[in-house]
Amino acid sequence: MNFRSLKGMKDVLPSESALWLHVENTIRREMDLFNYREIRTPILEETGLFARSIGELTDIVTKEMYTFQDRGKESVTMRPEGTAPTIRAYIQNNLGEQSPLSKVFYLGPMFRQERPQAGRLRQFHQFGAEAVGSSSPQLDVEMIILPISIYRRLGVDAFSVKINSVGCEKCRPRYKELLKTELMKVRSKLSPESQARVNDNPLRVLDSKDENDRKLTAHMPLIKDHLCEECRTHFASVQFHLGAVGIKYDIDGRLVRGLDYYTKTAFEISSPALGSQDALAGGGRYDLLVKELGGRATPGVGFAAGIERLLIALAEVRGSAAATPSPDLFIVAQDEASREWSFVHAAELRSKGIATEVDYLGRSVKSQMREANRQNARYVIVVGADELRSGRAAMKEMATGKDFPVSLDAIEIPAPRP
RNA sequence: GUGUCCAUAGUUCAGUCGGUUAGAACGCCAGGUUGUGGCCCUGGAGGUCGUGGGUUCGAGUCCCACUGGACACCCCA
Repeated sequence: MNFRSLKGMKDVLPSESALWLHVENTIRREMDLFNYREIRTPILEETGLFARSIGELTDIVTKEMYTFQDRGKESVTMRPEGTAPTIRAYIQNNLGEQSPLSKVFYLGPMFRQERPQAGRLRQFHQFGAEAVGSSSPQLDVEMIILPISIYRRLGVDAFSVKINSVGCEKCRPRYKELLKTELMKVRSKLSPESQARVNDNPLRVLDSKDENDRKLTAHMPLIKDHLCEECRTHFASVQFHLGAVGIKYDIDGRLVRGLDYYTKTAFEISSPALGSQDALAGGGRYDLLVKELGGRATPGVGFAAGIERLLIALAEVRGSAAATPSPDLFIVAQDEASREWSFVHAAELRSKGIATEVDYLGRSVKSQMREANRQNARYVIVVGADELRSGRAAMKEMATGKDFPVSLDAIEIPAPRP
C-alpha cells in the first residue's frame, strides 16, 4: 500500500524549507515595521462563521469548503480564509474594548477543495493583516503598501495594483438594481455562469472573464460612477494617498472580490510571473463585517496574500537562493573508539553553540569527508587513535583546504558564522 | 464539477516502423588519484516501463478503462 499526500496538498521538503523560513521571516519583520501583531486562530471553526461572513451564496461557501460533522455532531469547517476567524477572535476577546484600533496579522494554512492547478492548492498558505477600528482611507492604502513592501524586500517588484470601490449599504443596493435591469436586457446571451449571477450577485457578472460577457456589458454602468457622497470621497482619498506614497495603480471599475463582506475599497495585486492564477494578494474594506458577526459596528480593512504564489514569483526573479543551514564542524572518526568520542563531544560542542555533525554509518574517512563537503561543513576534524592519545588534532577549514592544530578538549570555531 | 495534455531508475529524460538482455546524464554507494572532501578516473546498486484489460507470433511502443499528475475553465491568494 502506497500512501500519497491528498490531492492538492504538498510537502515542504527539507530542501525547500530554508526558503519558506526566509519568506516567513521577511513577512514577520515587515509586519513589525508596520506595527502589526501576530494573531493565531484555530484551523477549525464553526461552519456558520464562514457562511455568515463570506456569504451563503459564494463559491467558497457553496462548493469549496472542507466541512464535516465532528463527533459532537456539530458542523465544523477548516478555515478557507483568515479574515472571518480573526474578526471572530477580535469580537470574542473584546479586543475593541482594549484599544480603539487593532492591527493584527496572521500567517498559516488555509483550505479550499478546488481542482488544483498552477498557483492553486487545496491546502495553501496565506499571510494577511487586518486593521479594525478605523475608517481612515490611509489604512486602506496601508493594506496595499504592506504586501508591496514585503514583495520588494524579497526582490519581487514586477506586479500591478488594481483598485475599485464596491460602495456601501447606502449606494450599492441602488446600483445593484440599476445594473440588474441592464443585465436583464441581455441575460439570455450571457454565459451560464453569469446568467446565474444576475439576480444574486450582479456585480460579479461585470468581472467575468468570458469575452462575450465582456462585450455585452462593455457599456454598462460601473459602481464607481454611482457611489454615494461618502464612498466617493473615500475612494478619492484612497487614490490621493496612494499617489502620495508613490504606488502606481489602475482603477478597474469591474473588480469585485469574491467574498461578500467587502465595502468601499477593493483591491488586487497581481504578478505577470504567475500564469492564469495571477493574484498575489487581494483585500479591501469591510465596515459591516464586525457587526454582521455579532460585535458592535466597527469599520475594518485587510488583505490576504498567497505564499505559494509569492514563491512562484520569487523563483522568476532569482534562483530561489536562501542559505541552507550547514554544520560549523564535522568530526570524522577513523575507528570505533573515536566514533564514540565524537558522539559524546558533539553534544558538548553543540551546547557551546557550535553546530556539529558526526558519522553514524561507520563510513570510511573518505566517505565522511565527502559527506562533510556535501553538507557544506565549515570545518572538519579527523579523529583517530593518535589524536585521542595525544589530545591534539588538525582542524581543516574546508573553504581554503588549510588546517591548523587544535586541542581536542578546547575546540573552538575561529570566526563567527557569517 | 468540465476540458486538454502527460505517466520509462532517486531526479531530468532518450527509447526509431511494434522485434532479442530497456539506456544516458545527474544523484547515490564503493574504490583509485589527491596531503583527508571538491576536479578527474574505475566499478556498483537501483526499473513489475503508473495499474488492469485488449489487439498481436511478439507491446515501454497500438487500443480501452482506471489511478495519479500538469495546465486551462470556474473560482481565488
